Amino acid sequence: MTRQERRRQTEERILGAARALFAEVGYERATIRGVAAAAGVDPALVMQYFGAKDELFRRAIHAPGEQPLEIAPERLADLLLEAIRFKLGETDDGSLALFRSMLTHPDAAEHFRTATARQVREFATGIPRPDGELRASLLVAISMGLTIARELLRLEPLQEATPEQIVDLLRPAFQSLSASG
Amino acid sequence: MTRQERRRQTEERILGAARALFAEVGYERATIRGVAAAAGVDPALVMQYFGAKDELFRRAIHAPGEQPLEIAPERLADLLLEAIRFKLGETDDGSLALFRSMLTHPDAAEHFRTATARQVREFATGIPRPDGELRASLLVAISMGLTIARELLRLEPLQEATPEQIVDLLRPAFQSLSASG
DNA sequence: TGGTTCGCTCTACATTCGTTGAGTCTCAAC
DNA sequence: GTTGAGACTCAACGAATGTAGAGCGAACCA
Repeated sequence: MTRQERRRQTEERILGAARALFAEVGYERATIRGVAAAAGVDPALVMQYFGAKDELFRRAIHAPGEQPLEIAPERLADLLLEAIRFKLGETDDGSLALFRSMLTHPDAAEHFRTATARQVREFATGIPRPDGELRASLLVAISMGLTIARELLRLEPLQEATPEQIVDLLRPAFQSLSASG
Repeated sequence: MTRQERRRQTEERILGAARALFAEVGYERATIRGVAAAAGVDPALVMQYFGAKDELFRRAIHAPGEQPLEIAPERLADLLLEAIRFKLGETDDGSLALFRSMLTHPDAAEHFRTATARQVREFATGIPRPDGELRASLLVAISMGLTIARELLRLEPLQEATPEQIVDLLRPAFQSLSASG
Protein backbone atom coordinates (compact mmCIF):
# COMPACT_ATOMS: atom_id res chain seq x y z
CA MET A 1 0.00 0.00 0.00
CA THR A 2 1.43 3.35 -1.05
CA ARG A 3 1.98 6.21 1.34
CA GLN A 4 -0.74 8.34 -0.20
CA GLU A 5 -3.29 5.58 0.15
CA ARG A 6 -2.44 5.02 3.77
CA ARG A 7 -2.71 8.71 4.46
CA ARG A 8 -6.11 8.93 2.78
CA GLN A 9 -7.27 5.88 4.66
CA THR A 10 -6.28 7.36 8.02
CA GLU A 11 -8.05 10.59 7.19
CA GLU A 12 -11.18 8.67 6.28
CA ARG A 13 -11.00 6.72 9.53
CA ILE A 14 -10.79 9.95 11.52
CA LEU A 15 -13.69 11.39 9.57
CA GLY A 16 -15.79 8.31 10.25
CA ALA A 17 -15.03 8.41 13.95
CA ALA A 18 -15.86 12.11 14.02
CA ARG A 19 -19.16 11.57 12.23
CA ALA A 20 -20.15 8.84 14.67
CA LEU A 21 -19.16 10.80 17.75
CA PHE A 22 -20.77 14.04 16.62
CA ALA A 23 -23.93 12.08 15.84
CA GLU A 24 -23.89 10.43 19.24
CA VAL A 25 -23.16 13.29 21.62
CA GLY A 26 -23.25 16.48 19.55
CA TYR A 27 -20.63 19.08 18.75
CA GLU A 28 -19.90 20.41 22.23
CA ARG A 29 -19.50 17.08 24.00
CA ALA A 30 -17.48 15.50 21.22
CA THR A 31 -13.78 16.15 21.81
CA ILE A 32 -10.79 16.00 19.51
CA ARG A 33 -9.26 13.54 21.94
CA GLY A 34 -12.35 11.38 21.78
CA VAL A 35 -12.35 11.33 18.00
CA ALA A 36 -8.64 10.55 17.94
CA ALA A 37 -9.04 7.70 20.40
CA ALA A 38 -11.89 6.21 18.41
CA ALA A 39 -9.76 6.40 15.28
CA GLY A 40 -6.71 4.99 17.05
CA VAL A 41 -4.67 8.06 16.39
CA ASP A 42 -2.97 10.94 18.21
CA PRO A 43 -5.11 14.02 18.83
CA ALA A 44 -2.48 16.23 17.23
CA LEU A 45 -2.92 14.36 13.97
CA VAL A 46 -6.57 15.31 13.84
CA MET A 47 -5.56 18.94 14.18
CA GLN A 48 -2.89 18.57 11.55
CA TYR A 49 -5.30 17.10 9.04
CA PHE A 50 -8.33 19.26 9.69
CA GLY A 51 -6.91 22.43 11.18
CA ALA A 52 -9.60 23.03 13.76
CA LYS A 53 -12.56 21.33 15.41
CA ASP A 54 -14.99 23.48 13.44
CA GLU A 55 -13.44 22.37 10.19
CA LEU A 56 -13.58 18.72 11.23
CA PHE A 57 -17.27 19.13 11.95
CA ARG A 58 -17.87 20.84 8.64
CA ARG A 59 -16.21 17.96 6.83
CA ALA A 60 -18.05 15.41 8.94
CA ILE A 61 -21.56 16.63 8.17
CA HIS A 62 -20.89 17.03 4.48
CA ALA A 63 -22.71 14.02 3.07
CA PRO A 64 -21.10 12.69 -0.09
CA GLY A 65 -23.85 12.08 -2.67
CA GLU A 66 -26.75 14.27 -1.71
CA GLN A 67 -28.50 14.89 -5.00
CA PRO A 68 -31.73 16.88 -5.02
CA LEU A 69 -34.74 14.74 -5.77
CA GLU A 70 -36.94 15.38 -8.77
CA ILE A 71 -40.29 17.03 -8.23
CA ALA A 72 -43.35 15.96 -10.13
CA PRO A 73 -45.81 18.71 -9.13
CA GLU A 74 -48.67 16.39 -8.23
CA ARG A 75 -46.86 13.46 -6.72
CA LEU A 76 -44.84 15.56 -4.29
CA ALA A 77 -46.44 14.02 -1.21
CA ASP A 78 -45.64 10.51 -2.33
CA LEU A 79 -42.09 11.42 -3.19
CA LEU A 80 -41.54 12.99 0.20
CA LEU A 81 -43.03 10.02 1.97
CA GLU A 82 -40.82 7.74 -0.09
CA ALA A 83 -37.78 9.80 0.95
CA ILE A 84 -38.82 9.63 4.58
CA ARG A 85 -39.39 5.91 4.49
CA PHE A 86 -35.98 5.49 2.97
CA LYS A 87 -34.28 7.68 5.54
CA LEU A 88 -35.99 6.25 8.58
CA GLY A 89 -34.09 3.35 10.01
CA GLU A 90 -31.00 4.09 7.98
CA THR A 91 -30.19 7.70 8.58
CA ASP A 92 -26.51 8.42 7.96
CA ASP A 93 -24.28 9.68 10.75
CA GLY A 94 -23.54 12.88 8.87
CA SER A 95 -27.18 13.95 8.96
CA LEU A 96 -27.56 12.82 12.55
CA ALA A 97 -24.48 14.81 13.53
CA LEU A 98 -26.00 17.88 11.94
CA PHE A 99 -29.37 17.36 13.61
CA ARG A 100 -27.78 16.60 16.96
CA SER A 101 -25.68 19.77 16.94
CA MET A 102 -27.80 22.33 15.14
CA LEU A 103 -29.53 23.59 18.27
CA THR A 104 -26.33 24.34 20.13
CA HIS A 105 -23.64 24.93 17.50
CA PRO A 106 -24.14 28.14 15.53
CA ASP A 107 -22.29 26.88 12.45
CA ALA A 108 -24.45 23.77 12.34
CA ALA A 109 -27.58 25.89 12.69
CA GLU A 110 -26.50 28.10 9.82
CA HIS A 111 -25.66 25.12 7.64
CA PHE A 112 -29.06 23.61 8.31
CA ARG A 113 -30.85 26.88 7.68
CA THR A 114 -29.35 27.36 4.24
CA ALA A 115 -29.76 23.71 3.28
CA THR A 116 -33.37 23.86 4.42
CA ALA A 117 -34.08 27.10 2.62
CA ARG A 118 -32.96 25.51 -0.62
CA GLN A 119 -35.06 22.45 0.02
CA VAL A 120 -38.09 24.58 0.86
CA ARG A 121 -37.79 26.52 -2.38
CA GLU A 122 -37.46 23.24 -4.21
CA PHE A 123 -40.57 21.73 -2.63
CA ALA A 124 -42.48 24.96 -3.04
CA THR A 125 -42.25 24.71 -6.82
CA GLY A 126 -44.34 21.58 -6.48
CA ILE A 127 -47.03 23.45 -4.54
CA PRO A 128 -48.26 26.23 -6.85
CA ARG A 129 -50.03 28.32 -4.22
CA PRO A 130 -49.48 31.68 -2.57
CA ASP A 131 -48.55 29.94 0.68
CA GLY A 132 -46.47 27.30 -1.06
CA GLU A 133 -43.29 28.14 0.84
CA LEU A 134 -45.06 28.00 4.18
CA ARG A 135 -46.53 24.62 3.33
CA ALA A 136 -43.14 23.37 2.22
CA SER A 137 -41.62 24.63 5.48
CA LEU A 138 -44.20 22.71 7.44
CA LEU A 139 -43.37 19.57 5.51
CA VAL A 140 -39.70 20.03 6.32
CA ALA A 141 -40.44 20.81 9.98
CA ILE A 142 -42.56 17.69 10.28
CA SER A 143 -39.99 15.33 8.83
CA MET A 144 -37.28 16.97 10.90
CA GLY A 145 -39.34 16.49 14.04
CA LEU A 146 -39.92 12.91 13.08
CA THR A 147 -36.24 12.15 12.60
CA ILE A 148 -35.26 13.88 15.82
CA ALA A 149 -37.93 12.11 17.83
CA ARG A 150 -37.17 8.69 16.44
CA GLU A 151 -33.44 8.61 15.78
CA LEU A 152 -32.08 11.03 18.34
CA LEU A 153 -34.49 11.05 21.25
CA ARG A 154 -35.55 7.48 20.57
CA LEU A 155 -39.15 7.89 21.69
CA GLU A 156 -40.46 4.40 22.21
CA PRO A 157 -43.60 4.16 20.11
CA LEU A 158 -41.81 5.76 17.18
CA GLN A 159 -38.74 3.61 17.43
CA GLU A 160 -40.71 0.39 17.53
CA ALA A 161 -42.91 1.28 14.58
CA THR A 162 -41.83 0.33 11.07
CA PRO A 163 -41.11 3.03 8.50
CA GLU A 164 -44.09 1.76 6.50
CA GLN A 165 -46.45 2.19 9.45
CA ILE A 166 -45.24 5.72 10.03
CA VAL A 167 -45.42 6.69 6.40
CA ASP A 168 -48.95 5.32 6.09
CA LEU A 169 -50.14 7.37 9.03
CA LEU A 170 -48.46 10.47 7.71
CA ARG A 171 -49.81 10.20 4.17
CA PRO A 172 -53.03 12.19 4.67
CA ALA A 173 -51.11 14.90 6.46
CA PHE A 174 -48.61 15.23 3.64
CA GLN A 175 -51.29 15.13 1.00
CA SER A 176 -53.27 17.92 2.61
CA LEU A 177 -50.16 20.06 2.95
CA SER A 178 -48.89 19.50 -0.57
CA ALA A 179 -52.28 19.66 -2.23
CA SER A 180 -51.97 21.96 -5.19
CA GLY A 181 -55.69 22.40 -5.78
CA MET B 1 -37.94 44.70 52.26
CA THR B 2 -37.05 41.85 54.53
CA ARG B 3 -33.94 39.76 54.15
CA GLN B 4 -35.86 36.66 53.16
CA GLU B 5 -37.66 38.54 50.40
CA ARG B 6 -34.43 39.90 49.05
CA ARG B 7 -32.87 36.47 49.08
CA ARG B 8 -35.84 34.98 47.26
CA GLN B 9 -35.76 37.79 44.76
CA THR B 10 -32.08 37.24 43.99
CA GLU B 11 -32.66 33.54 43.51
CA GLU B 12 -35.50 34.27 41.13
CA ARG B 13 -33.32 36.69 39.18
CA ILE B 14 -30.63 34.04 38.80
CA LEU B 15 -33.22 31.51 37.72
CA GLY B 16 -34.57 33.90 35.12
CA ALA B 17 -31.13 34.62 33.73
CA ALA B 18 -30.40 30.90 33.62
CA ARG B 19 -33.63 30.15 31.79
CA ALA B 20 -32.92 32.82 29.21
CA LEU B 21 -29.32 31.76 28.66
CA PHE B 22 -30.08 28.05 28.49
CA ALA B 23 -32.84 28.83 25.99
CA GLU B 24 -30.50 30.95 23.90
CA VAL B 25 -27.35 28.84 23.68
CA GLY B 26 -28.16 25.48 25.26
CA TYR B 27 -26.79 23.68 28.27
CA GLU B 28 -23.18 23.20 27.20
CA ARG B 29 -22.51 26.74 26.01
CA ALA B 30 -24.28 28.38 28.91
CA THR B 31 -21.81 28.95 31.74
CA ILE B 32 -22.29 29.61 35.42
CA ARG B 33 -20.25 32.74 34.95
CA GLY B 34 -22.54 33.86 32.16
CA VAL B 35 -25.65 33.32 34.20
CA ALA B 36 -24.10 35.12 37.16
CA ALA B 37 -23.10 38.09 35.03
CA ALA B 38 -26.57 38.35 33.52
CA ALA B 39 -28.05 38.29 37.00
CA GLY B 40 -25.51 40.81 38.32
CA VAL B 41 -24.14 38.40 40.85
CA ASP B 42 -20.98 36.49 41.70
CA PRO B 43 -20.63 33.04 40.13
CA ALA B 44 -20.03 31.50 43.53
CA LEU B 45 -23.46 32.61 44.66
CA VAL B 46 -25.08 30.62 41.89
CA MET B 47 -23.26 27.54 43.12
CA GLN B 48 -24.22 28.26 46.71
CA TYR B 49 -27.90 28.53 45.85
CA PHE B 50 -28.21 25.71 43.35
CA GLY B 51 -25.36 23.38 44.23
CA ALA B 52 -24.38 22.43 40.70
CA LYS B 53 -24.98 23.41 37.11
CA ASP B 54 -27.14 20.36 36.53
CA GLU B 55 -29.39 21.34 39.41
CA LEU B 56 -29.67 24.90 38.11
CA PHE B 57 -30.74 23.55 34.75
CA ARG B 58 -33.28 21.24 36.36
CA ARG B 59 -34.79 24.15 38.23
CA ALA B 60 -34.70 26.35 35.13
CA ILE B 61 -36.69 24.01 32.89
CA HIS B 62 -39.25 23.21 35.53
CA ALA B 63 -42.20 25.28 34.31
CA PRO B 64 -44.36 26.48 37.17
CA GLY B 65 -48.03 25.81 36.32
CA GLU B 66 -48.04 23.09 33.73
CA GLN B 67 -51.39 21.41 34.21
CA PRO B 68 -52.42 18.61 31.86
CA LEU B 69 -55.12 19.64 29.45
CA GLU B 70 -58.46 17.91 29.41
CA ILE B 71 -59.15 15.41 26.67
CA ALA B 72 -62.52 15.18 25.04
CA PRO B 73 -62.08 12.04 22.90
CA GLU B 74 -63.45 13.53 19.70
CA ARG B 75 -62.18 17.07 19.86
CA LEU B 76 -58.57 16.08 20.49
CA ALA B 77 -57.31 17.56 17.25
CA ASP B 78 -58.88 20.94 17.95
CA LEU B 79 -57.55 20.98 21.48
CA LEU B 80 -54.04 20.23 20.32
CA LEU B 81 -54.21 22.88 17.65
CA GLU B 82 -55.47 25.33 20.23
CA ALA B 83 -52.52 24.46 22.48
CA ILE B 84 -50.12 24.92 19.60
CA ARG B 85 -51.57 28.23 18.58
CA PHE B 86 -51.26 29.41 22.15
CA LYS B 87 -47.68 28.24 22.48
CA LEU B 88 -46.46 29.58 19.16
CA GLY B 89 -45.22 33.11 19.45
CA GLU B 90 -45.12 33.00 23.21
CA THR B 91 -43.16 29.94 24.13
CA ASP B 92 -41.65 30.25 27.61
CA ASP B 93 -37.90 30.18 28.12
CA GLY B 94 -38.14 27.08 30.28
CA SER B 95 -39.53 25.01 27.42
CA LEU B 96 -37.10 26.54 24.95
CA ALA B 97 -34.20 25.74 27.27
CA LEU B 98 -35.35 22.13 27.40
CA PHE B 99 -35.77 21.89 23.63
CA ARG B 100 -32.46 23.61 22.98
CA SER B 101 -30.53 21.26 25.22
CA MET B 102 -32.28 17.94 24.87
CA LEU B 103 -30.18 16.74 21.96
CA THR B 104 -26.87 17.27 23.69
CA HIS B 105 -27.54 17.10 27.43
CA PRO B 106 -28.47 13.60 28.62
CA ASP B 107 -30.45 14.84 31.62
CA ALA B 108 -32.51 17.11 29.40
CA ALA B 109 -33.14 14.25 26.98
CA GLU B 110 -34.31 12.03 29.81
CA HIS B 111 -36.55 14.74 31.20
CA PHE B 112 -38.12 15.26 27.81
CA ARG B 113 -38.57 11.54 27.22
CA THR B 114 -40.50 10.98 30.43
CA ALA B 115 -42.57 14.15 30.02
CA THR B 116 -43.35 13.12 26.46
CA ALA B 117 -44.21 9.56 27.40
CA ARG B 118 -46.79 10.85 29.85
CA GLN B 119 -48.19 13.22 27.26
CA VAL B 120 -48.38 10.46 24.67
CA ARG B 121 -50.30 8.19 27.02
CA GLU B 122 -52.61 11.08 27.76
CA PHE B 123 -53.30 11.84 24.11
CA ALA B 124 -53.62 8.16 23.29
CA THR B 125 -56.65 7.85 25.52
CA GLY B 126 -58.33 10.24 23.12
CA ILE B 127 -57.52 7.99 20.16
CA PRO B 128 -59.19 4.64 20.85
CA ARG B 129 -57.31 2.57 18.30
CA PRO B 130 -54.68 -0.15 18.40
CA ASP B 131 -52.08 2.29 17.09
CA GLY B 132 -53.26 5.11 19.33
CA GLU B 133 -49.89 5.56 21.01
CA LEU B 134 -48.07 5.71 17.71
CA ARG B 135 -50.48 8.31 16.41
CA ALA B 136 -50.10 10.32 19.59
CA SER B 137 -46.31 10.11 19.25
CA LEU B 138 -46.53 11.47 15.75
CA LEU B 139 -48.64 14.37 16.98
CA VAL B 140 -46.04 15.15 19.61
CA ALA B 141 -43.17 14.79 17.13
CA ILE B 142 -44.88 17.15 14.72
CA SER B 143 -45.52 19.89 17.24
CA MET B 144 -42.01 19.49 18.58
CA GLY B 145 -40.57 19.84 15.09
CA LEU B 146 -42.71 22.89 14.55
CA THR B 147 -41.52 24.62 17.71
CA ILE B 148 -37.89 23.80 17.03
CA ALA B 149 -38.07 25.00 13.45
CA ARG B 150 -39.85 28.22 14.28
CA GLU B 151 -38.60 29.30 17.69
CA LEU B 152 -35.10 27.83 17.79
CA LEU B 153 -33.89 27.58 14.20
CA ARG B 154 -36.03 30.50 13.12
CA LEU B 155 -36.76 29.24 9.63
CA GLU B 156 -38.04 32.23 7.72
CA PRO B 157 -41.37 31.19 6.26
CA LEU B 158 -42.41 29.72 9.59
CA GLN B 159 -41.33 32.69 11.62
CA GLU B 160 -43.18 35.15 9.43
CA ALA B 161 -46.41 33.19 9.40
CA THR B 162 -49.02 33.84 12.05
CA PRO B 163 -49.99 31.09 14.50
CA GLU B 164 -53.46 31.07 12.96
CA GLN B 165 -52.08 30.44 9.48
CA ILE B 166 -49.96 27.57 10.70
CA VAL B 167 -52.73 26.02 12.72
CA ASP B 168 -55.12 26.22 9.80
CA LEU B 169 -52.70 24.42 7.52
CA LEU B 170 -52.03 21.77 10.14
CA ARG B 171 -55.66 21.05 10.93
CA PRO B 172 -56.27 18.33 8.34
CA ALA B 173 -53.06 16.63 9.36
CA PHE B 174 -54.03 16.59 13.01
CA GLN B 175 -57.54 15.47 12.26
CA SER B 176 -56.39 12.53 10.19
CA LEU B 177 -53.93 11.45 12.89
CA SER B 178 -56.35 11.79 15.77
CA ALA B 179 -59.36 10.38 13.94
CA SER B 180 -60.96 7.83 16.20
CA GLY B 181 -63.16 6.26 13.55
C1' DT C 1 22.59 3.35 0.34
C1' DG C 2 22.19 7.88 2.02
C1' DG C 3 19.29 11.74 2.49
C1' DT C 4 14.90 13.77 2.58
C1' DT C 5 10.19 13.98 2.79
C1' DC C 6 6.11 12.99 5.31
C1' DG C 7 2.92 10.48 8.28
C1' DC C 8 2.57 10.46 12.94
C1' DT C 9 3.47 11.06 18.11
C1' DC C 10 5.00 13.42 22.49
C1' DT C 11 4.93 17.18 25.37
C1' DA C 12 3.31 21.24 26.67
C1' DC C 13 0.77 25.75 26.82
C1' DA C 14 -3.13 28.84 27.47
C1' DT C 15 -7.77 29.16 28.30
C1' DT C 16 -12.06 28.12 30.19
C1' DC C 17 -14.88 25.66 33.01
C1' DG C 18 -17.26 23.92 37.39
C1' DT C 19 -16.48 24.14 41.94
C1' DT C 20 -14.73 25.40 46.70
C1' DG C 21 -13.49 27.61 51.09
C1' DA C 22 -12.30 31.63 53.37
C1' DG C 23 -13.48 36.11 53.92
C1' DT C 24 -16.50 40.63 53.99
C1' DC C 25 -20.35 43.33 54.84
C1' DT C 26 -24.98 44.20 56.12
C1' DC C 27 -29.00 43.54 58.66
C1' DA C 28 -31.72 41.69 62.38
C1' DA C 29 -32.06 40.07 67.33
C1' DC C 30 -31.08 40.64 72.09
C1' DG D 1 -24.63 48.73 70.98
C1' DT D 2 -22.91 44.33 70.66
C1' DT D 3 -23.22 40.01 68.60
C1' DG D 4 -24.34 36.65 65.43
C1' DA D 5 -26.25 34.94 61.32
C1' DG D 6 -26.76 35.06 56.66
C1' DA D 7 -26.36 37.19 51.94
C1' DC D 8 -22.77 37.83 49.06
C1' DT D 9 -17.81 38.31 47.05
C1' DC D 10 -12.75 37.12 46.34
C1' DA D 11 -9.24 34.27 45.04
C1' DA D 12 -7.91 30.08 43.67
C1' DC D 13 -7.69 25.05 42.42
C1' DG D 14 -8.03 21.03 39.46
C1' DA D 15 -9.60 19.17 35.44
C1' DA D 16 -10.59 19.25 30.62
C1' DT D 17 -10.18 21.21 26.15
C1' DG D 18 -8.45 23.22 21.70
C1' DT D 19 -4.22 23.97 19.86
C1' DA D 20 1.01 24.51 18.64
C1' DG D 21 5.74 23.01 17.89
C1' DA D 22 9.47 19.92 18.21
C1' DG D 23 10.80 15.43 17.34
C1' DC D 24 10.77 10.36 15.70
C1' DG D 25 10.70 6.69 12.45
C1' DA D 26 9.65 4.68 8.27
C1' DA D 27 8.76 5.00 3.33
C1' DC D 28 10.19 7.17 -1.00
C1' DC D 29 13.69 9.10 -4.26
C1' DA D 30 18.51 9.74 -5.72
